Order: sequence, then C-alpha cells, then structure tokens
Amino acid sequence: MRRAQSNGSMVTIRDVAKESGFSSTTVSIVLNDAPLARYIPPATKKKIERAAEKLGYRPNQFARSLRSKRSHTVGVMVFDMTDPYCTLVLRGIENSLYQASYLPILTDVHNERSRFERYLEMLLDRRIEGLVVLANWLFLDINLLADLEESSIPTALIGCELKGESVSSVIVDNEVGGYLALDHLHSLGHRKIAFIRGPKTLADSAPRWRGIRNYAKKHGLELDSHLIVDLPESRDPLSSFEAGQKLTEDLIKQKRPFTALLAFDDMTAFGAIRALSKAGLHVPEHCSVIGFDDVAPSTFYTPPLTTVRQPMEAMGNSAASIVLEGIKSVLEKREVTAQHGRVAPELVVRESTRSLP
Amino acid sequence: MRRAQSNGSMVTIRDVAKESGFSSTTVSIVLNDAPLARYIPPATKKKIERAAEKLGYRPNQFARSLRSKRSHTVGVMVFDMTDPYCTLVLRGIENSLYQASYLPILTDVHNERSRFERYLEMLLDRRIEGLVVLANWLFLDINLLADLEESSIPTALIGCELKGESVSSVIVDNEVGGYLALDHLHSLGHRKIAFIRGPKTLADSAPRWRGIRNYAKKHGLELDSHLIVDLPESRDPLSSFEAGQKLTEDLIKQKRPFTALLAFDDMTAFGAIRALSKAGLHVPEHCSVIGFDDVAPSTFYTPPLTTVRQPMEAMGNSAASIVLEGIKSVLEKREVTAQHGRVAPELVVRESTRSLP
DNA sequence: TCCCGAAGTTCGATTTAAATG
DNA sequence: GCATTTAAATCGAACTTCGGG
Repeated sequence: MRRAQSNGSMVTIRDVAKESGFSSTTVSIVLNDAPLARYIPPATKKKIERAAEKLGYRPNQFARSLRSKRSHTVGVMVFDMTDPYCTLVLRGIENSLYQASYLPILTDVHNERSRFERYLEMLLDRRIEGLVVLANWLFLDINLLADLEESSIPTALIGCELKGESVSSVIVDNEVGGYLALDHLHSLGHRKIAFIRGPKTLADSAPRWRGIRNYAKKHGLELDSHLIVDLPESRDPLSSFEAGQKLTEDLIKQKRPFTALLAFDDMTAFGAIRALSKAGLHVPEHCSVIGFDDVAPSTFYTPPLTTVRQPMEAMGNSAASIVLEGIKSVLEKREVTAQHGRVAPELVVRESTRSLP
Repeated sequence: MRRAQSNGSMVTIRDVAKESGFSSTTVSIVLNDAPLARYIPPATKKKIERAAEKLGYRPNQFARSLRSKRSHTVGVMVFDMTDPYCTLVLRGIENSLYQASYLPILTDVHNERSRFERYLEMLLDRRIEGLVVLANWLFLDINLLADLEESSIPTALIGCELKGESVSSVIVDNEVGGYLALDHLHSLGHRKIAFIRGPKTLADSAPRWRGIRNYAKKHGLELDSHLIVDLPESRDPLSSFEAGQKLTEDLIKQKRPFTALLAFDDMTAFGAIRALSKAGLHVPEHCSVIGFDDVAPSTFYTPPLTTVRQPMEAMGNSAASIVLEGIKSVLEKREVTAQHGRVAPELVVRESTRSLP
C-alpha cells in the first residue's frame, strides 16, 4: 500500500522491468491489464506485480496523461462559493466524480468576469475533460461558449439554462415550485399574501412568479399589487437577506395587512423573518413565511423554515453524471448532445407557516 | 486571447517553430523568458511571439509537468464539506492559491477513513505540490503522515494541530476564545450561566473550557456543575445542533435558573435557541446565548448570534500561504520547517445577548 | 496462427551541449 | 570568446511493430 521508495525518487516502469526481469512493455501491459495481457502467462504477471508492489511503483500521471491526452479531471466553477446554495450541490458533484475516480478542480469566480475568464483559461490549459458550472446567472454575452464549444468539453450548468445543444443544464422546475409555495399558503387559509419576487434579470424569477400567478388564477385568488415587491439586482447572497428585511419593513409600514409572505428564496425569507420579528410580529403566529431552496440553515433556523426544496445534492450529482457521460461519449466518438434536466422541487413543511384559524 | 485552432487539434511548440522560422528550442526559450533569452535579439522574439499569438499556441501542461515534475496544483482535503465552517475557509484558500496561479483539487472525506486514504493516494498520484487539510479532528492513528512526510509535500492543517516539525497548522486560540465568551457574559452581569461543552475527544473542547475556567477563577465566578453539560461524540454538524437543542431542553427541565448560556459552537447555540424558544423563553430577553465560530448563518439568524469569531477566511488564506511558502522552499532546496499559527479570535456582539438589568 | 516478449516510437516541452559565424 | 541558434537527450508511460518459438 505505501510508497516504499522515500522522498521524491520515483520508481519508474523501467525499474519494475529491471526488478522483474521483463521489459517495460510487458510491465505496462500487465499492470494496465491491457488487451494484450491475455497472452501473458500468470507466472509472468505474478512476478511483475510482485516487483511493482515491492518497489512501490506508482505510474507517473503526467507521462500517462501526455500520452493518453486525458487528465481524469473535471473543472468545477462556482460563481459564488459563499452562497449557501453551493454546499450541497458541491457534495453531489464530488460524490459522482468520486465514484468515477475523477477529481474536481474547484474554482470560485466571485461573480467577477475577469476571474471567470482567467479560471477558464487555466482549466482549459489543464485539459479538464469536463466542466460543471454552478451559477444562477451568467455574464450577459456568454462568449465563454466560444472556447468551450470548440474544445468539445462536455459542460453542464447547474441553476440556469442555456438553450442549445452544446451545453447541458440542470435546473429546478421553478414554475412548479412557485405553484407549490402558493398552494401551501392558500391551503392553509391565507388570502392576504405578500410577495417578494426575485430580481428581474435573474432567470429564476420569471418562472417562479408564473407558477404563482397560475395558481392564483386557477383558484380565483386575487393578488394585491401593493403587497408585491421586487428584490434589487445584487448578486450577493447576504444582500438578498438584507433586501428581504428592508422590503418586509416597508411592507409592514404600509399597514396593509397580510397573513403570509412568500419570499423569493430562503435568504430573503430569513430577512423577512427578521423584519417581522423586529416589528414584534411572530412567525408563524402573526405571519406565515415560506422560502425557496431549502438551504442548510433553513432546518436549524428559529423557527425552522417552510420552503420549497431544490434537491441540490441530486442536482449536483446529476450534472456531474451528465458530464461524465459526455466524456465517455467523446471517447467513443459518439455524438454528444446536451441534456436539459428539469428536476421537480418539493414542498418542505416546517414551522414558519401555519393554518389560519 | 482565444484559441485559434479549433477542436482538440493542438498547436505545438514545433508548429510555432515552423511558423516563425526558428527552432523549437528558441521558441521555448523566448516564450518562457528563460535565462538564455538575454542573448536573443528583440526582432527574433517579436517574430516568435507573433507566430505563437497567431496560432493561438498554448503549452501542453502535461508535457511541461512531465519535464519539470511540477503540477502547479494543491490538494485540499475537507473532512466534511457540509460543515458551515468550511465555506469561508475554502474561500480563503482559493484566494491565496489564485494569487499564486495554483489550482486546488478539492476532496471531501465525509469523515470516512477509507475515503481519506483513497483520496490521499489519488492526490499523491497527481503529484500535488502541497496539501491543505481542513479538519477539526483526525483519525486517531495518523499514519497519514507516513505518506506525507516521506513525500516531502508541504502540508498545513486548519482547525487542529499536530505537534512536530513536519505538518504545519493554523488554529484559533481556543483558550482566549473561551475567555472572551465568558468575559462578555460576565460583563453583562450574568452570574448564573449554563455551559454546553464540546465533545471530549475534540481537540478544541479542552482549551476552550480552560479559557472559561481561567476567567471564572480570575473573577471569582462560581461555575455551577449542574449547569454544565457535554456534547456527545458525533462528528456531524447537524447533530451538534440537535444535541444542543436536546441538552438545553434538559437544562431547562432541571428548573435550575440560568440567565445565559455559553455554547460550544454556533450550531450548538442555534440548537439552544430553538429549545429556549420552544419553551417560551425569548433570546435574549429571558436568556442570553453566545456561540463560537461565527459561521455564516450567525449573521442572519433571528436573533443574530453573538459569538466568538474564528477569522476563517484569514485562516484559509494563511494555511494556503504557508503551503505555498513551503513549496517555494523545497524548490530552492531550503529547509522546510513546519509553521504553527494560532490566530486570535474576536468577540462579535450581536443581539442574542443582553445585559442583565 | 497463436503465444510471448522486446525494441523502438510517440506524446510535447525543456534543457544541455554544441555548432555556427 | 561572444552572440545567436539548434540538434539531440530527457521526462515516464503506452502503443505499434516485429521476431522467435
């Protein structure tokens, strides 16, 4: 198991050849169990394996990669590591890659274009075999595709979608999610509901709202436009907490009563709860609050947050699997066509919502 | 900027040589600005650079690495990605590496020994130049050192310490932290204080408690042993939330009054707040709560948590810098001696504590 | 033809030693 | 010897080709 040779004095395939008394060719064939290994008698194999074991031989990946043009590495680009949304998704990605013996190179773009470009160059230079991008928004003119498309590196986006057949994606069904959220509130008897919508330029915002409107129309629920506010454009997760708080304060000041609040996402919901709480309004006694995402803190928040869960780990898993599948495809020179997955969200009822008496 | 050649048909240094009319040797010298480049006339350089630019030449890292034996890669091992403690530390690491043009390979050990070993092998095979390990505990018999020490790969631990001169470490000064926490509570007038201590086997637990005891002794504060409880052994961050809740419930049931609670860490504090809240006790009106770590949710918790901050980003930064420095040292064949950093924690006063009337 | 093994080439960049004028 | 350039060796593994039994 352990390296026998100390220090960096690597033992090469030639050393194993010498030790075992065979040529390096034979050693290579045996150790890789290459097709030709069929012809090699067990006795020879044993000797070679023993020699390798004895010397603690480990093939040099650089040499291997140089020859095979494969890195066994996948790039993972996160737009903002700080976003609590990342954690579980990353775990999902990691898990898939681990199963396949791939290693992830993690890059955090800090929502900066320059960093994005620099990292992309670096990853391409490392000859990553695939790329997973974790982002809920993208730089407007996405000529990132330029590099990617021609490089024929299987790529999957998590959290936003890019129509076309070159880049795969995995997203939640936001429309269903919005529908579920309002359904929950409505079923609990809430009729005066405040809404904090997502930033206009965020791709998630529109479909989520559409789901909400669909539900409302279907059930004859009137949405009071005075109770509908929008999150500003910022990309920073903490700022959506602050904005959520601020907007809720404004909502409260209006004196237009509401018994429930539907927040764009969990961070916003946390902000709302804070504002409510500061105003002496208890959640859920005085006002129910529902979020979206089910980030980790939602479980241990006080009160625990009712929310619409994105199956984040599964999404990470799925994206990595798509990329891995793509890699296999290009290896076998099969057609690689982008997958567009849309996973179902799930209502998680906890204690921040309650039915109206 | 962009790759001119499409597809994977790489342009090699020989292509540049042909295009420019010089040998590949000269091209290499010029493009790397090697010492010999002094002798090469500007005109030649220009031509070569232009040719490289025109063809969109990018050196093959595999070949480069094979020759130089360097990967420009650092391994990052996280014991549990799910721990909210990770996020900011990772960002710190990432930032340092980025400055130095190193790329991190991220591995998540899931607190499993087998995964740890497998990943370590993989990283070593990739010839990582350095290793950063993010863990608040280690497998008991740490023969991981066996592999590491002999491989002479600069390694830094974040969150726990390993005496000796082979592995560096960066930890908070837990003793000072414990002291600060109690100081805060005491200064606010609290005398009846409950304590949830860390698991016995966790290295952080003892020094944190020592700091607390020191403060108590120094200020003649008596600690009521009925109000001191211990977290069980689990390694899972969520379980420390649950345990925090459970223990606090027990504490409350005892009917032994306390006006403040000092939790081992933020997760535990969240659990305590939940228990208090369920019992109808408001934080901080009825009971102050202080945590330790200052993980991200502490800011946006309701109430925002007063806590003792570990400067996590700085710690990640520092660990990566130590490793980077170590890499430089081995390159220059200087002596590499482990650094043991102990950074100062900082009291962050928010709204989960208040002064007694 | 089947089995076994080896010599030699290749991957792409760096570097040493040496060759020009 | 100097400035300028390059052929050839090297890094380590994998694969192609070939020869002997």
